[in-house]
Amino acid sequence: MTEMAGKQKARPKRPAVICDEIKDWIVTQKLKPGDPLPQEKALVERFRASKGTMREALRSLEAQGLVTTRTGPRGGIFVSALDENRAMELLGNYFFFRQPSIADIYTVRCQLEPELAASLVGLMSDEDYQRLEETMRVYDHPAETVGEEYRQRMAELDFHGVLAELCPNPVLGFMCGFLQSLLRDLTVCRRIYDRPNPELRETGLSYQTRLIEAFRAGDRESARSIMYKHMLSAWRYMEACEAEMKPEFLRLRK
Amino acid sequence: MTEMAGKQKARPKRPAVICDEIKDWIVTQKLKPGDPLPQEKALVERFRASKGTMREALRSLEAQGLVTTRTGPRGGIFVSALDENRAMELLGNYFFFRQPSIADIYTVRCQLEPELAASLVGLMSDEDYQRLEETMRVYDHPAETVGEEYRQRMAELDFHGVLAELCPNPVLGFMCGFLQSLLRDLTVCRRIYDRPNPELRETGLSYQTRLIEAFRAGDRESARSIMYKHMLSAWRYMEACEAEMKPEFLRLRK
DNA sequence: AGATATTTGTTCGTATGTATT
DNA sequence: TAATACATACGAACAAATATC
Repeated sequence: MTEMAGKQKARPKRPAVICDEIKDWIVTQKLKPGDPLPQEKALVERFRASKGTMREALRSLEAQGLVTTRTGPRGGIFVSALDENRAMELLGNYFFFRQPSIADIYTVRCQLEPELAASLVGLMSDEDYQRLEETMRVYDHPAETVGEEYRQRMAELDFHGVLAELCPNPVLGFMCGFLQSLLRDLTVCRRIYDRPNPELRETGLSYQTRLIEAFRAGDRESARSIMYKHMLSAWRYMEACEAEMKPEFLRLRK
Repeated sequence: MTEMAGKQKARPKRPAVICDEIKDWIVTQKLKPGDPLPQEKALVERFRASKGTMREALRSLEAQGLVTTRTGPRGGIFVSALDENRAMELLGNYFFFRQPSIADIYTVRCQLEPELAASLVGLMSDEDYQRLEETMRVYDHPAETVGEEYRQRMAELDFHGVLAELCPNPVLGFMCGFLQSLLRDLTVCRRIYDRPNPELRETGLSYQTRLIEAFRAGDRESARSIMYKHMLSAWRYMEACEAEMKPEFLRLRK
């Protein structure tokens, strides 16, 4: 922006500039999560800014998940690794005003979830299987109330969430996890998830059972193909629900 | 956290709380990008916070790309849509301490780029073709200097960047664009991109030429398959370079 | 072009909250 | 419990930017 090195006037530094300088400092000093930054007072001196300006800069960094602060003795400002949930929240803001369609999301899921399944073959521990089976127990029976219906849908997503968490590829794992968070948040989906979806539940359960068998058998190509069909089937079902609901929705508004 | 509804003391509100309340405000009022928020002074009154605290909250929102501010008459605070570059920067922070490998990135690219190519068939205008061809001119000849070498690699990524930008699926487009930004930033890749890569350039160019032909022919399956092979080939080449460089790197350190 | 009004941006002194010892 | 060390919050004064007349 307005860089112009070699100023005499020492124009007040803006928080955004300080923010970038601290980022650079973290990079060049190779600081790692948990490492302390100089204290607020010291930073104020180092960057020749006032306390208020410095605090605004630190808040920016905090919002981005790059630092955390603690009060009290041995407190201060610490480098921090942006955690997965926060990263998904931040990225979620990008799609807030760009509401993707069910097709947009499932197009990508159809590509990524099969690869996710394949990446897990041979890596699953007994404990991992237990987690999956526990999640599946939430929806191994028809729901009796609307609330349970919704909780079942969330648990179905959790199943994929567990897989994403176990994925050895951080990029793939993050993206799969993020697609789930998109599905959770989309209002279209929320409306769909609130209604009885007996077919979705039964077919989903069957795919997931077969997927676990493929994992246990160490059959990578099966795992991939089962997951692909699972995604295709869920996609079709979600779009059918959406089409069914649209007229209802229009009726309400007329 | 420390929620405890129904306080008497009116404990000073923390910026994070104010930040969330403003977010809720934007959602419930259905504000859209460009819509004004109350002015700083009004917000200070509404939230019973001091100016400094309010500014910290606003900085947080600004860092997340949710608001922008302008000084002067008719200035103020405005709702804003998180733009794509900023979203990639924010997400990039997540991978800063989790450096994915070339394999991690290309595993995902192999799934998404072919789908990206397929999604564009039938949607490309003459102007779009021109943009692609212009980009390709940067590397349609051997590089003569190290700097040109690097610029060629960047232009090759730009080619995919143009495709991502044109993608009608915002999720797919964003993810493909982000994978490129990861490749640009990874230090491993930077080292690879700095050296002469005659083979990468020639085969890449040939794939991209054929891809454009497939676009022009409206042949979706060809486009998908060419892109897949393009990705596989680039992946193999990048990993070969990495393997070649590692010993060098080790030599330097001994 | 210049003056002015409006709005955000920056500073500093002081007081408070909080966690460690 | 008290002392200490750190971040957090407040408010008033001042500076900079910019739209409008």
